[in-house]
Amino acid sequence: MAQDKSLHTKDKIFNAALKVFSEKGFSGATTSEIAREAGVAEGSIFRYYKTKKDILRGVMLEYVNRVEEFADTESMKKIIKEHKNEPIEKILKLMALNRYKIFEKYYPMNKVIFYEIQFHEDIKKIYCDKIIEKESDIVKFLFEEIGIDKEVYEDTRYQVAVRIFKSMLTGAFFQRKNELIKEAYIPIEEEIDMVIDVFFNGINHIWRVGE
Amino acid sequence: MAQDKSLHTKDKIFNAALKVFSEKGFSGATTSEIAREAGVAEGSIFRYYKTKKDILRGVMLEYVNRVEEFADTESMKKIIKEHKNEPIEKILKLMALNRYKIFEKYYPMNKVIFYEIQFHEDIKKIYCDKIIEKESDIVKFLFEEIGIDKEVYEDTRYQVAVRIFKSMLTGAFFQRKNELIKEAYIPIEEEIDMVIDVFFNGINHIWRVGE
Amino acid sequence: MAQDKSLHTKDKIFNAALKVFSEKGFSGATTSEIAREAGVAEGSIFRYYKTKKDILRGVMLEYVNRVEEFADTESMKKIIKEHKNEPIEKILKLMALNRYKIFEKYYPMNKVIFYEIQFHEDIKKIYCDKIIEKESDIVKFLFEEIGIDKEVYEDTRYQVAVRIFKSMLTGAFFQRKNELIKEAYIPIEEEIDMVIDVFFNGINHIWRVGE
Amino acid sequence: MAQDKSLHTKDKIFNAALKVFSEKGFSGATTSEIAREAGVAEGSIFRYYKTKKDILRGVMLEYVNRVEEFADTESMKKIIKEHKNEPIEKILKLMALNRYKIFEKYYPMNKVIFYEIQFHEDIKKIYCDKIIEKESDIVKFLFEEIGIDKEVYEDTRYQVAVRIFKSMLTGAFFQRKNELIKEAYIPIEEEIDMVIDVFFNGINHIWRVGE
DNA sequence: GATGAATGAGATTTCATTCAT
DNA sequence: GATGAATGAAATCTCATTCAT
Repeated sequence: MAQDKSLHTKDKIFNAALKVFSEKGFSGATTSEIAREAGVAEGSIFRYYKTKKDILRGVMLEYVNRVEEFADTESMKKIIKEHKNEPIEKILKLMALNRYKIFEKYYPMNKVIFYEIQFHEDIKKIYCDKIIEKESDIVKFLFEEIGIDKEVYEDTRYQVAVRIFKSMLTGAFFQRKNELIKEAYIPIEEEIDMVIDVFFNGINHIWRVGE
Repeated sequence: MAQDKSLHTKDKIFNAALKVFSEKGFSGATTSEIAREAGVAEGSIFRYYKTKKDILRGVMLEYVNRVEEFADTESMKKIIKEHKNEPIEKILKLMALNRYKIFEKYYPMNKVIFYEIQFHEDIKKIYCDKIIEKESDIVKFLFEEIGIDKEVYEDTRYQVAVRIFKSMLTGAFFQRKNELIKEAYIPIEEEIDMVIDVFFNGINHIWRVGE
Repeated sequence: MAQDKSLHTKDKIFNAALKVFSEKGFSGATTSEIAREAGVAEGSIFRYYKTKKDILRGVMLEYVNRVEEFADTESMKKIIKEHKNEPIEKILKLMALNRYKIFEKYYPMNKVIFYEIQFHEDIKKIYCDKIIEKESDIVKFLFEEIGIDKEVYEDTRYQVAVRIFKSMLTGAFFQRKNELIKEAYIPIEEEIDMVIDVFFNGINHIWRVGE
Repeated sequence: MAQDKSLHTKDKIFNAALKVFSEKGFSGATTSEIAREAGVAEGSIFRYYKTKKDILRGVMLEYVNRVEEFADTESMKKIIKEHKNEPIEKILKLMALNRYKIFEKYYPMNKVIFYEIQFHEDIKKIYCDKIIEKESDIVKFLFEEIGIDKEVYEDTRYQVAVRIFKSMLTGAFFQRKNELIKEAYIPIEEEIDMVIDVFFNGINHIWRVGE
């Protein structure tokens, strides 16, 4: 029982489930452990969620809501406006750092979604429909803002670039939180600096090649 | 029952477990499904593996063996020697393609390990002890072969570069096999080309900066 | 299902387990039979006892409690006080009869403990630590009360005498309940009379020898 | 595998089963452990014994044979003849010691029979039919030889005396082998001396009373 | 709303027995 | 005769879900 007394029962259950799911995986989690963690009776879970699977769906829906809330372009636009005279790399780095903070804040949720998508078609569908598209939008917006001209590259290569960019950040973020990095630990700001430098210069180089 | 009659029972169980683990996750898999998939009696599983968890350990050990077999520097050296007069990017691409083929061949195993290390400390320990070190060695060897001078960069940045490189490839490989890429599908050779171009030029650029 | 509806589930399981253990032995008993006998679902057993072996430990603990409750010297002292002017044999017989009644009342428990200490080191340890000492105390108290002078005999012979006394009663009690006595059946009171006569006169005789 | 290579397979199995039964009880023993202990394949057990239960029956039958072989009156008569001029107690003690040696030699068998009689009606029947009667005969013979006059006592009391005598020795023997005696350990000869003294003098006293 | 005891279906595991070699 | 892999029925145990209080 590690829950704030003032929270509503459903929230206590949700938070506890998120914690247990992220530590044990969905199938490895038990409703009894979730109840214990939430500090509520096991039976109470089923007042708010029809089944255990339903809690996972709840997590997914919450994730979608959170993404809608925090992944919109507002904070990005703000960053861009505040730094419009600085180099593009600088802006990219600030944005990546912002993403990392959000990633970290919602890490258990990110981890659960990331893992369970593999095994639940319905969850995967929601993810693909709602999240991937949204993520694409934001990166697209980002690229546009920093002035990468659409005519310079064909659509496919652009999307591949987006994938590469996402891989690099996702990889850096997960490795850090996974405790898989045992050596060469550097502050996240420095790692982001380096990732963006590699990506930005690499991308710039290959796109300039065709000039 | 989807198993070759000529296989030994333990192999049938291993293959079936791998398939089911990769489709359902370790906790989501049942020994009864594994047995059905293997075409053996459920009891037979426990002749070869003391517990269900033991099968997972078996997968990990097999992975370690496979990595020792395929991840050694021989095939890499061969590639390098056969292409020594070609540009470095070309060599990197050939090697990455080779890695992808191996990744694809052992995809279920890769997937199972990749996900389950999150939840099993003992599995994670083996992974860290045996695999990460080995992977580091090979990438290190690779970097040395292509003549990146050790004095140019500090050790930490080098290791971060390795992490970036791994993230890029791992990300590209998993996204492809995960069926998360719905659009902008391009042949793996092209994707690798692009990833390596970005990485190689990006890295080259930032390391030349200090010159 | 042979259980009183008003009993708490744990007691129903305990009683049923005791019955089945005493009829089949611990290893020969199945949790499904215990559940059937208790009139509860098999799963309910594991709410109250982590494992089947735990039920046996529960029986042992209950035995220890019961012994603490009934094997104290109070009832013995009461018997002695109420009959202080009667011959010692008379007192011994009354006490032995009292022991038999308790033995009979808790026969299944006695039987289970008696047999299972052979096979379970942990159970045996509890038995040795808690019961044997207590039994020694009570017999010692008894001997002292009836005025057997400590100086007359050495400590070792005294303890052997205690063992002999216990063997005689235990043997008589178990043979009776085991249905191994097919002939020469006599009421327990008469058998106790004879056992005590043999023991008392025999002991008296050998201890007088040294006078 | 603790078996003499020269033994026939059936004997190896028998000996191993005896050992495992006596350590774990019949139900707690597994055929796989018996096979391992015997140094034979598990399947071989079922060439010689139709079922696991059949091994237990084999143990019982062997016990019966052994008792017929060793519990006959010949060795007793020999003892009596060789010591006919010594006191009766002396003869009784020699005989009890002889019984103890045999008890000890066949301890595992004794233990198995003693325990399993409780749980197997068929085994119990054989025991009652073959062993108890035989034991009665031998004690009867013994009593007659030492000149206890049949007319002195009624038949029932005589049989009860036999039961008492058996209890005393069985109790002493089992306590010793069970490792339940932690203190007041004395050599078996001394314990037998004391047991016989108590019994003999006790019995003598109560039977002389009626004179 | 909240509880937690009870359930029972199903998961893991054991093991006596069979049988092809 | 001997082997030991394979079996499958049954044992132990787990856990999501229900329901009376």
